[in-house]
Amino acid sequence: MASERIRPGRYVCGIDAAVGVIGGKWKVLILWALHEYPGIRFGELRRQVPGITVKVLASHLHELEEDGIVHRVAYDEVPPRVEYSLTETGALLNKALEPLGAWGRENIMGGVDRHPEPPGPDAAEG
Amino acid sequence: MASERIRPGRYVCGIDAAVGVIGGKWKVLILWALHEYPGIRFGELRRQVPGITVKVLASHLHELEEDGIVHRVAYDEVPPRVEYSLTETGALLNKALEPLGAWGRENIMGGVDRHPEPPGPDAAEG
DNA sequence: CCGCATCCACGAAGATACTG
DNA sequence: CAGTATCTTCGTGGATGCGG
Repeated sequence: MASERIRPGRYVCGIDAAVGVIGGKWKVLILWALHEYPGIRFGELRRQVPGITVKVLASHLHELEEDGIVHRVAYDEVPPRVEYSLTETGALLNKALEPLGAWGRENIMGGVDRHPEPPGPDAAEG
Repeated sequence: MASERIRPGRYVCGIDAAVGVIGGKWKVLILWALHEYPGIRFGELRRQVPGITVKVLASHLHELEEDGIVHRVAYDEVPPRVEYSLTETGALLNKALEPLGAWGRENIMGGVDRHPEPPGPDAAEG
């Protein structure tokens, strides 16, 4: 068993399972940031998900890592450096979320989106 | 404004918006039952979503109705009869959820599913 | 039969201080 | 920089009783 969220009998269907894994207030935003900026560091990720607290970001990253969505690489340096990215499963999840995102844009947000175009990798690090 | 969940500035992207509308513990199960049994009555719907309480089912139905996902028809009879079904938007939402359901089945549930047919009968007839 | 109102329990999320 | 620990707050969901 990978985690508490992934165990037999918890879900009745795939949608239920997916929502159980990415549900909550922040996970999809983390996922999106991870997709936009592969190898993003903790502090930068925090800035990319405005409003999230350190504790919540850390715990959600742990959960996503447990669930095989997120890959974590810690470098043994001073100052410490940790990079996060999507696993293959995580990338597939993001792809599976695309139709849902399109639905949300069209039916909830009236076709508007606050981040129409990714700024590009050069905006990731300063 | 349709509801508190649908207002400008609440979401940063379509996925976020969609999860905001269908998030929580029960909404996707309600959605699925509504898809399987169009025109289902309250009591029957309650049986189709095992474990849900009356209060939660009622409030979630109201939210889904506010958000334009669910259509509610009350017949002025004794005893009272109320039927629920998906709106067109709700049906589209269910369709948009299909890839997510497939992802969940394959990556979380190990390909198993507790109910034979995923939402979307016309998905199989293409 | 349908559904709301009230009160209560629990987990998730926020703020802050602290460690390696 | 990258987190952990703790306390508090808040929202969601659960149980029960009442009204149309």
